[in-house]
Amino acid sequence: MDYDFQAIEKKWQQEWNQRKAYEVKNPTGSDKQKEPYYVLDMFPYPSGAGLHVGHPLGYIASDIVARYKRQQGYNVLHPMGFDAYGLPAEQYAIQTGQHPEITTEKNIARYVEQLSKIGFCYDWGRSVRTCDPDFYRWTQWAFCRMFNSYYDTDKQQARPISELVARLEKEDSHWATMSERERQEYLMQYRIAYLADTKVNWCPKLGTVLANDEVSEGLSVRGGYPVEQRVMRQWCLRVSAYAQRLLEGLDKIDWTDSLKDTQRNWIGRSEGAEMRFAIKGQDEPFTIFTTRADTVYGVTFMVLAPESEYVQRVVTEEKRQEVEEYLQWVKRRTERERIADRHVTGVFTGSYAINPLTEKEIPIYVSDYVLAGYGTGAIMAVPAHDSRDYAFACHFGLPIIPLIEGADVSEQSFDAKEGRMINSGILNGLEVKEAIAKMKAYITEKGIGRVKVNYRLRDAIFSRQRYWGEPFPVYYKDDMPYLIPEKCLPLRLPEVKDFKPTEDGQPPLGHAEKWAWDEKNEQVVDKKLIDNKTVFPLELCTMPGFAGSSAYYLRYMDNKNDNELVSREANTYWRQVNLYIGGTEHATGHLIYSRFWNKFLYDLGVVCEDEPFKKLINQGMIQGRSNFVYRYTGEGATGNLYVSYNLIDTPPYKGHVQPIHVDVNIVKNDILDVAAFRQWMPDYKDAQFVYSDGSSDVDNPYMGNATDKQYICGWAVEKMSKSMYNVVNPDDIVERYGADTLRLYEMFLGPLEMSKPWDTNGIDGVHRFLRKLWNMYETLTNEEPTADELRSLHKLIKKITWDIENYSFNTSIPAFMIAQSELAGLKCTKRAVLEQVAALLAPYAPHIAEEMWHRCGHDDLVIDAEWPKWNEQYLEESGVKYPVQFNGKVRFTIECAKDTPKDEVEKMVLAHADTTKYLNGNAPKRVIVVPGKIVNVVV
RNA sequence: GCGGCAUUGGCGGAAUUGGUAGACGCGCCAGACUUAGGAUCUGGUUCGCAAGAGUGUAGGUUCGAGUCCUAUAUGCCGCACCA
Repeated sequence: MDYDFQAIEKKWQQEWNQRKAYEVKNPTGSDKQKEPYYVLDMFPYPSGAGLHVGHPLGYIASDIVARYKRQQGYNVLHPMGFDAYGLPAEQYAIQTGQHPEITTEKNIARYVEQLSKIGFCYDWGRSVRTCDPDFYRWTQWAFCRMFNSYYDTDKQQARPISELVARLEKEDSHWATMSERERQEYLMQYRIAYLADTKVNWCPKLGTVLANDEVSEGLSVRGGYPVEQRVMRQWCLRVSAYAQRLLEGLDKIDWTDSLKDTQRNWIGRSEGAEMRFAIKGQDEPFTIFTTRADTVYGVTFMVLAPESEYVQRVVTEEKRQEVEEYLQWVKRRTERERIADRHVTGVFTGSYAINPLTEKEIPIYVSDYVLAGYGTGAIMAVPAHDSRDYAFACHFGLPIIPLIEGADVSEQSFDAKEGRMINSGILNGLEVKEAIAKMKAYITEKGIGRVKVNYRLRDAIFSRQRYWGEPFPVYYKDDMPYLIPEKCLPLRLPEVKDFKPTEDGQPPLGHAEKWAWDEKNEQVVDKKLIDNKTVFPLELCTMPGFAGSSAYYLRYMDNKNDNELVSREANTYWRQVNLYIGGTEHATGHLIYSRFWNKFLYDLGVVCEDEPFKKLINQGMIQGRSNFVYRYTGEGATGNLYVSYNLIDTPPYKGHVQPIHVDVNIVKNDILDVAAFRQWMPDYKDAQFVYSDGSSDVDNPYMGNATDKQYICGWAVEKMSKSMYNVVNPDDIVERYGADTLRLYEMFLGPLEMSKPWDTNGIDGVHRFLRKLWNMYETLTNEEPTADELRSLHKLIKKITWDIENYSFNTSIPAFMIAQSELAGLKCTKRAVLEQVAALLAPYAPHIAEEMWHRCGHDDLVIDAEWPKWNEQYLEESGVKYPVQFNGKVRFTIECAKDTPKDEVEKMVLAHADTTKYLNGNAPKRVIVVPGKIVNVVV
């Protein structure tokens, strides 16, 4: 019987559904507890374009692990959900008036359908979507808790704000005299979710602010629109309070070094010192941050960030206008201009600071190369040893004093962090490292400054001026925010008549009619009733995309719980995600925010693990592999003659062809389907070709119908996108080859973590393997397997087990192929062998494995089959000594004395019982003797 | 500029603790069966006529290096005026 993959896959998908094969239960009280294992994919944003062939890569890998762990007897949680709030649905809504909810619903349905076809073992009953009120209720809840918490720097954890209030009442005499509003303002400086005027990335085109990780090179990551800096009153999360813990937590988790480095880089811890510099003629000094305390003697000027509060304090009357003009100019510049044009700019403020060590007067400048958001927004400039300061000093003709022996600063600065100090008073003769330490001690002792650690990590801006997101459970009384009570959650997203911002520039929620809070009756009421006595306006912003994705993995543990985000019981059972698979693009966004969020919940005692994701794998991106046809543009060109790729560099075509993208779906193994091309677009209806052998339709109009003529396409690796006609839809592959072939082939493409182009060349080979394997299950016998058969089988078991344990899925497919060909060569029809092969194949190709498993006479499902165990004895009995190497290499190790001569060793090898058995009395091919160590024998 | 990753046949890639480099697949070549085949099966396929050479390049460690070390080139990714 032929391998009818369509029938098999349909049959088993239905069967799995009916038997509720993938339903996962939390153990209750008296249950015998199976060991839990939690495998998670980063949930997708359901875009209108549907899944392409790159999406399932990680999902297949996690599915393999999930199925494998299940066969090993674990209780496996392997859920899937949707990150359903987001910009594209909202922009689509603005353009078409279609409610984002409808678009999202439609897209999710499409995703579910596509995913189902691939045969993932998700428990859809545990699915979540971030736009579901039952879900975002817990996002709002967490926000409320953050609002009601502050970060206790002594205890290094979040504590209820009520503790801070209690302390203030007891210890701070000022507190009692404060008005309610003053108190709220004061507390706002401590809350973990707080409202503040901050400089934000404002994207006028999107009409919203963006977080730092949503901006790249001055453009929005989504859409690529210009972003400018603006000061706005925004909700923020005090992520920076967790900087040190986020950094330390990395040591406890099993992520790749490159990802950890990216996060370390993003957190950007730097140890340095804060120093106070007196201002000439003023009492109050100002503070700077430096990592190079050793270079104080070389400070020849100071620089303030344009946004720094110090600027107004130090600017002199004569210079005021010039400075103001500069500040205005800086403000007008977009982030993009600032990045593109890095010429030195700045102005002198007219004031002088006093170097605390040399007592010299040094001028204070304002320049936009100093950032307001880092350190204190002010620096001491050491032109000799900092390239930025050097450029500035050269531009303004300021003195440059070298501080390290042998440094030549006539052409450029000497940025190295080693050498012996000169021109540096008390530091002279010391190495840089010693000098830094000594200076830190000195300034601490003299009260000039203190040791200080700074982080690059900023607080996350949490407001978005958008419609399609979680509403804040916040209303405003006397212009101060108050939370609606937790028991009233979820605060549902209201209907609006327009998804654009209002005419007076309010966020889209400004259009909502019923969007006010009745404090007394604790309910949402019509906006018209606002009297600011009992009915108050609600917050108009919504939360950003990362809000809903920051704790979703917890909700899967207990997604039907109406009382809590996750019950204590469920959380202490599942604990944390054992294996998390997703793209590297979330390294500084989602993966920082959810670690922060999780740590906050940990402080609250809601979760029992302070890191959410134990092991993380970044699957590589699947790029597109575009195909090209080459239009002839040379002499006598008609515009519809296309030259085969192998001829484009030969006369008369050389230099006269224009590559044109062609739909990869009408190209197979780089050979164009000529008929399909002519039908593809009206323009190509009359296309003529020059084929690979040089023959042409022009000479013979019927040539194109001949079957031995081939038109070869060129190719290139590009981003998978519609405009390049290189998007491959998994549905098409499933239709043509089946889900099992798709699954195997995606794994076969290469290592999971590496980026690679999607290349359909070669998928036939994998499909052929499945067909060949399938044919072996035609008739089965109950005979005892032979030694050779067992050897093949046990080699396979060992290999596949090793592969999955080490996430090396790509090398499993060749192992299956080899086993198949070995067993076929032995004409193996033994049930005892083939049922084990089916069980091994089940994680990779579940449908065919299921069918094979049943042909072997089983009624249960293959996913519940026990994972086969290999037996060294079988491998030994068949004449192979452990360890067995994959390529048929065999190595022995025999201990021998240091100075044993080579031929002696050879004799010893031959005398060795196991060796003799394997060698059949022949001499080994190679004997390698390492004196005093081991002997390796290659046979 | 800083940090990370990669580089192996015509192509994707194997080589798990340093031990016969090129597994497996694609493509290609030859053969078989066919009226035919973009079907199936069998065999071959790193380069070189050969001796030999060979894992980006140049060194080093080692009995032995694709694998470890140093330098260097190229490509990809992340961060970037972070003091």
